[in-house]
Parts: sequence; C-alpha cells; structure tokens
Amino acid sequence: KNVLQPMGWDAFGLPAENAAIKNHTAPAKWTYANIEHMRAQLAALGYAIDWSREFATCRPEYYVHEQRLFTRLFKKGLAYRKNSVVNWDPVDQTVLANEQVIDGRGWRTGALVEKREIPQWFFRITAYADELLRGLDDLPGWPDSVKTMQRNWIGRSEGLEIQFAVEGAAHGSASVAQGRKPEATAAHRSASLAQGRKPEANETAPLTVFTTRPDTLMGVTYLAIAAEHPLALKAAQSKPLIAAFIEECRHGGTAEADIETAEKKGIDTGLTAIHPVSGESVPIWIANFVLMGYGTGAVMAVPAHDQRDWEFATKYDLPIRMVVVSDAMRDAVRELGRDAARNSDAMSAALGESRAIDPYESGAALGVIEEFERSIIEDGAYTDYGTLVNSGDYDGLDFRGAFDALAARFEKDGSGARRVNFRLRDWGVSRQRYWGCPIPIIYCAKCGAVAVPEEQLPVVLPEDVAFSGVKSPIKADSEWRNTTCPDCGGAAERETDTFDTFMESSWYYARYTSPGATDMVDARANYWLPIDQYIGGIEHAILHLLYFRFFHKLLRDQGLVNSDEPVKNLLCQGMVIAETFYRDNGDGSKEWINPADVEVLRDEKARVVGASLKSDAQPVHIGSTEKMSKSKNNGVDPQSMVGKYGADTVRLFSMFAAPPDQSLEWNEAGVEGMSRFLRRFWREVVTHAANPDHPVVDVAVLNAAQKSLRRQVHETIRKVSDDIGRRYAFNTAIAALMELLNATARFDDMSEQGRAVRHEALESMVLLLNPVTPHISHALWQVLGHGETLIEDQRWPKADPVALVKDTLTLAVQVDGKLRGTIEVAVSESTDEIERLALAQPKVAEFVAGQTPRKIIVVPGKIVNIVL
RNA sequence: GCCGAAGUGGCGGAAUUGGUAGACGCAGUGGACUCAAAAUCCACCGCCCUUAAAAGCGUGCGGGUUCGAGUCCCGCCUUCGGCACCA
Repeated sequence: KNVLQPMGWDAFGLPAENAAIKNHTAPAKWTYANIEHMRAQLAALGYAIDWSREFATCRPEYYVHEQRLFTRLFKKGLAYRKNSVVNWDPVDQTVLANEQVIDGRGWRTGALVEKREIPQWFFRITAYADELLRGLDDLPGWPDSVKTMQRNWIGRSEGLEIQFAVEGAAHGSASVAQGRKPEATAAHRSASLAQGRKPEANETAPLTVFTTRPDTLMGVTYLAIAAEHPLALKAAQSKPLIAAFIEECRHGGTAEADIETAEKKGIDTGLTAIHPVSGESVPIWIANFVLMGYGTGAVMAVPAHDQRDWEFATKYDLPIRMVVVSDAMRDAVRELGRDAARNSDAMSAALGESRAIDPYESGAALGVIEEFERSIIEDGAYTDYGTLVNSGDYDGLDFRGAFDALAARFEKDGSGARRVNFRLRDWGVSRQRYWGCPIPIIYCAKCGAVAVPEEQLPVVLPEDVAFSGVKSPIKADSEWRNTTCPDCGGAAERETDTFDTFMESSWYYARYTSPGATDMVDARANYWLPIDQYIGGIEHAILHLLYFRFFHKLLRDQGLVNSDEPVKNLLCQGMVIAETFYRDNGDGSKEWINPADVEVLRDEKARVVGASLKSDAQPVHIGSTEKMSKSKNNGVDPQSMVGKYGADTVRLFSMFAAPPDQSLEWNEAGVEGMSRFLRRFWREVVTHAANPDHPVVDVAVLNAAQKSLRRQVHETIRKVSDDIGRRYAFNTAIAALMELLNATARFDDMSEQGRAVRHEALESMVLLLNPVTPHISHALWQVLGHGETLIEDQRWPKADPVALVKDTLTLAVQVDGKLRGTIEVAVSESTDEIERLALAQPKVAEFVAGQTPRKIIVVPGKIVNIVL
C-alpha cells in the first residue's frame, strides 16, 4: 500500500499533433468506434502513437460508469444544463481554448474571436465549495502553496446582498454631485446624507448587488452591470449606442486574464437606481469588467475605496466620495479635534464615543481630512479598512460595526441579506467533440432533457461517421442522433456533446484499485484509498486537483468509497520548460516548430540573437519559454539520450538536475558527468570484488582513517534516507553518494579491515542508488557476491549510531560577524574553553588586536562570534 | 490584472531550524599517462587588486531587523505556473 502515480492522461484524447484530423483533411469516412480503431487509423496515416500508457476510462467499456454516475447526479440536481459563454472561432466555427485566444502565444487574437452562448452541462461543484475549502485544513501532506491556491480559487467571501430600486426615468444633473473636487464633495455632503427615502413602486425589478465592503455603501456613486445583464439588454433595445457597446463586449476572450487586463470601458444606461440608505439617485453603467457569471452580475461602485471603480470613475468623470478614513488619519484628527475643542468638544467626543462626527467642524482637522480626500481623488482609492465618515448614522463605525448595522437594517426591511459568496464556478463538463464519452441525455420536445435509463447504458459512439467540414460529425449523423424519448416514446434527439477528459482523470486512481469491478470501483477501493503519495505537475494545482477532490466526494456520496479525500500526500513537480519557436501562417495562426529542428544563433557573449530552421536555414520566431506541451511543440524526447547512455544514466541525470518541485529548463549538458560517475562506480565495485573474500568490519580494531570512511558511509545512509524519504531532494542524495564514491576511491587501504570497510561502503552505495539506477544496482549487487539474493528483496540500509559518533568539531570564529578563522574543539568542550581557544586563534587575535570584546556569542556546535 | 512560486559563479544547482555562501556535477585552464588520440588520474577554477599574500566586494534591485541575513520584514524588478475549453 504505497504509491500511485498518475499516468499521462494527455493521451486520452485525440492527439493534437494529428493535423489531418484537426484540419479535417482526414478520409471522408472515418471509423472510430473505439480507441483501438482510432489507433489503427492513425497508424495507417503514419502516426506512431503509443497507447500502452493510455488510461482506460476513455475506452467505451468504461463509458457506462461515467454515464451511470452522471444520470444519478442529474436526478439529484447535481448535474444541470445552462447556457454558457465560450470563445468562438467564427472562421472555423468551433469553440476555442483560451490558450488559443491570447495574442502572441496562441493562434487567434482579438477581432478573430467572439463570445458565443451555447448550452452546456455542468457539475454543481459549488454545492461542495465549503467542504472543499474546509477539507484543505485536514491535508497536512499537501504543499502549502497548493492549498493556498485552492483556497483563493474557491474564494469564500462574506458580504451583503443589497437591493437597489431602479428608476425608469433618465437621471438628471441634480441627482449626484458631478464635481470631484473636495469643495464640491463638501457642498454635496451638506445637501444630503439625509434619511433614506423609501423607493417608490418601480417599473423595473430591483437591482441586487453583492458587496464585501458594505462599510463603503455611502460612497456609492454609480452601479455597474455586466453587458449580458437583463437590464443592459433592455436598455439596448431603445439605444443603438448601448447595443453597439454590448456587441463590442462580445469580442475578446472569456478568460479571467483577458477581462482583468482589458481596458476598462463602460457606457451609461441612462437608468438610475435609488440608494437604499440616502435615497439619492445613482446612475447605472454597463462595464466590461463586470461578469454575469460572478455574483449577481451587478456591483455597487465605490471609487474612493476600490481601485478599479476609481479608474472607471476617473475615466468617465464620475464622482468620487470618501467615506472611510484610515485609523492613523482618525487618530490625527482626534488629536487636532482635542486641540480645537476648547468650547465645543463635539469632534473628540464624536470620535471617542462613536457618535456622528463632522471633521469639517474643526479648521485644522478639515485641512487634514481634505488633504486625505484630495489624495484619494488624485492618486487612487484608499482600499484598507478604517473609520466611517460622511456616512450619516454610520459615522465613526469601523468595518465590522458598519457591516453588522447595515445587515440588520436591510434584513429588517427585506432589501438585503448577509450572504456568503464563492468565487468558484460550477464545472462545465460538455465538450463539442466527436470522441470521448457521450453525455447520456435525450432531448424530447414534450419531456425536455431526459436521462437515458440505466438499463440502456452505455450510450456509445456510432461506428461510421462522415466528416462534414466544420462540425462534430456526430452532430450531423442523424441516424445516431435521432431516437425516441424514454419517457413518452415520442421522437427525440440525443445529446451530441461528450464529456471533458478531466472526468477520466478524476476517477482513474480509484479504478486502479478495482480492476474488473462491475461498478466504478468495488470494496477493494477502501483498502487502497486514500492514496498515500500522489505525484503530479504543479500546473494541476487547481483544476485537476480540485475536480479530483470533488469527484472523490461524489463517489463517497454514492457509497462507492468511504474516505473524504483522495490523496494524503502530494508532491508537485515543477515544469520542465523549453523555448518555443514558430512561424506565422498569415491567417492569424502559427506553426510551432520543435526545438530539436531549430538552430539557435548566438553572439560572442552567448546571448541568443536569432533562430533558424535546420532544414531550410530560414529564420523562425522565438516565442516565450514555456512548459513543454503538444500545442506548442516544444517537447523534447529523452529517447535519443536513453539510446546513447542507457536508461539508468538518463534517470540519474534527470534526478540530479534539480529538486523535483522546481521548474527546469531542459539542457542535456551534464549527462556526460552522470555517465562518468556510473562508470567509475562500476569499476570501483568490480575491482573490489575481484578479491573474493569479504571480511567483516570489527568496530573495535578500526584505525582513524577506517573509522572516518565508515562514519561517512553511515552519514550518507542517514542523509540519503532523509533526502529521499522526507525531503524529496533526490539531487542532494545523489551528490552525497558521489562524495562517498570519491572518498572510497581515495581510500587505498588494502588491509583486511580496510577491505571490510570498503565492502560496507560499496554495498551501501549499491542499495542507496537502487531506486534511481535499478539496472546497474541489480547487476552490481550480484557482482558483490550476492548471487543467490536479489537487490529488490533487500532492506533499506540503516545508519549505525556507533559509526556516527564524533570526537571533535570544527567551529567557525567570527569577529564582528565576519569569518576570521576556525578552531577544532572536543565535542564536550566547555564554553569558557571555546572562548579562550577562539581568542587564541592567530587570525582572530590579529583582528581583536588587544581590544576587550564587548560580547562573545558561542552557538554550540556551530559558531563563535566575537563582538568588539 | 489577480493567485502561487522562483531569482545564488560561465552553466545546473548546494547551504534542511538565522550561524564557515558556492557542496556535488558540467564547462574551462594547467599537468600526468600515451608515438598519438580516446579513456583515466592529479591540480586550479565567484569578482576585484596583485608576482604572491593580505585586505575588500559578493546570493535580482532599494531599504530594514539582528552579534550574525541567500534565509526574516517592507517596497520594487524579472522569469515561470494557474486563471475555469491545453489537460
């Protein structure tokens, strides 16, 4: 019960390098009844693809398990269908991956992409958001970085949902103070922070916003809604400019990165909302950075205390109203207020007792406050928590106080409520592909979406389909598509989307425990799960590792497994990265060229100045350095190295190159050294074994040199065990073994005990290297005289505490923190004697030069620092 | 833009809990062996000044804490991973 290692699930789907299929130039009739068929077809086309590592759940015989799970989730409401916005390639009429949309890195850019809403299937992962978040606290064997990323991704936030009544009439200039100067704001302030007036009966349903900063509510100067918001669409009906803006928002990627980095743009709807506390009218804008998918698709904008709102307000000349001051500012004003309050103590009393404050009552305080407000207006939002001002009844409260007071107020009149919101969105599992596991749904005009009954599962793909150019062939295959409704028996159509391959990577580990099971897994799963040690790339820190945890909980709730989490210990490897090279195809797409086919040109300082294709010597563009991937064609095949040096050398080399959690730019320089090390090791063992007797170490009679080598042997055993077993630091484990080999080679004692110590050293090294170089270790174990036993059956060596005992230590001696010499002291030496020896050290004495040290710091076993 | 990492010689990297920066390996330089080459072995190998020694400088940049900082704190820069359809 030990280690499960994920296999390359990239091999699940159709290989991206199969250009014939991607470009729809494959034979018109394509038989792909199952993966085996597809492999044969690809082989016939000359694509050598090794499917032996393929994970089996993409095979039709496993469809039934996923489909059965899906139909059960569908009936429980955990799987549902809704419209979702995707990146659409209008030229190829296909869904684009976000990767393909980003300018300079992918195939398509801005204008060539549009957003399109298509119906998609989702798994309700958000129903498990809280459990997925809390579960992270019970995963001590996971890296903190991954847990932090998952916490942030799930993004639990507490806030208020607040309703703003919408007015039909266009707002006039009188509604909100337009000026952004402090004087104007002050003037405005006197105009009204009056009692909230009740919204009148409205033509339009109230607009609900979610905010985590209700303390800034009185600073709201506009509302922003998503381009897809119903209110925006309604406004577009009568206003062509708004319709044009919404259309503009339909272009550009759907990726969060695109939205966050895009220029902030907006347009006034002409509609206004009524502030629920002040009763003021605030304009409603459409903004490209507000997403329909997040929260309610509408936000309250507080430019004084949110940087994005500030930028938007500055750009469109919307008012900025300060309603929170920093605690430092509050304290400063309090001081000034105290000074100025000989007669009227209102200011300090207010600040001290949380009553209404008016900083403008004190001339000195006014200056300070005005300065603060000016800095907000001119330099940017103040986004930290602080004390409320300009907020009527709420003046003087802090964040928590304002939150509670406003929550109570809105909950009382039903115009708002406390709410926990998650950033996490439901998992879209539909893919518009013609391979993979079909989604077992039938659409009936009368009954709607109906799950295929379990006894009719699995739904399999048709044997023969015809490519029709741009669409998934099964969508055009009316014979397969047309069916009857399982409920009413009427004419109906099958869902033609298939599942995302993240589905397979979410349960393969569980299936591995139960080969041949008739259900997804059987009782064997509970013996093996959770996995003790899982290893995977850091690029999966969020999506795969979250879906995978979610799926495990689904399996648990189906009664298939009895644990809460799939994996106890997680090691995330860094990426192997490599440079990318490409040529523009002239249609916005790029042809990616493998680094092996490229000649990199360098100047005399070894800086890269250009690159050309080896085959035609014509220049190619140099892209960014990225993780190796099929889509960027920047993978390197270690097979040529294996052919030249052997698998053990290549394994040793890749383990030695860097610690596993660090990313590494692949470079074959250095493999020669690994080969050299293994050859030396081989020679050392064979030379030693030429002498057939293997004397046993007698600790009592060892001389100093023998003791010293033996100590190094056992220190190495201890270090390698810790490096491999606890630290996953294979590179330093190998370095320690190299040092031990160097020491052993220098050790030329041919006496009986000399050979005994050498034998122990070499035998230990063979055992310690076995996990990394199993072939050579296996052979050398035999060479060392173990003809009858296998190294695979040996116990891992254990450090002998007797061998580790040391008599003396070397201490570094610093003068004023600078290293000036070292001293050799007995392990048990007293501090006083160490101080005396340190001061007596010639180099140290020179720097002390007769001065009396102010302080001598002795850190046992490490260092002495003499402070002058 | 946001979240998570990383930045140390010519190169990959080491320094595990704040305690001798550069282990180990590559590349390089000099030497031994050899008719010669390969292989192997020995020595040197951060920067600066220098015949040499000594001193000084040095872990992306700018500050700070500490007897002592690659390691901790504050502010930046650059690179990599993720940002929901690459998987």
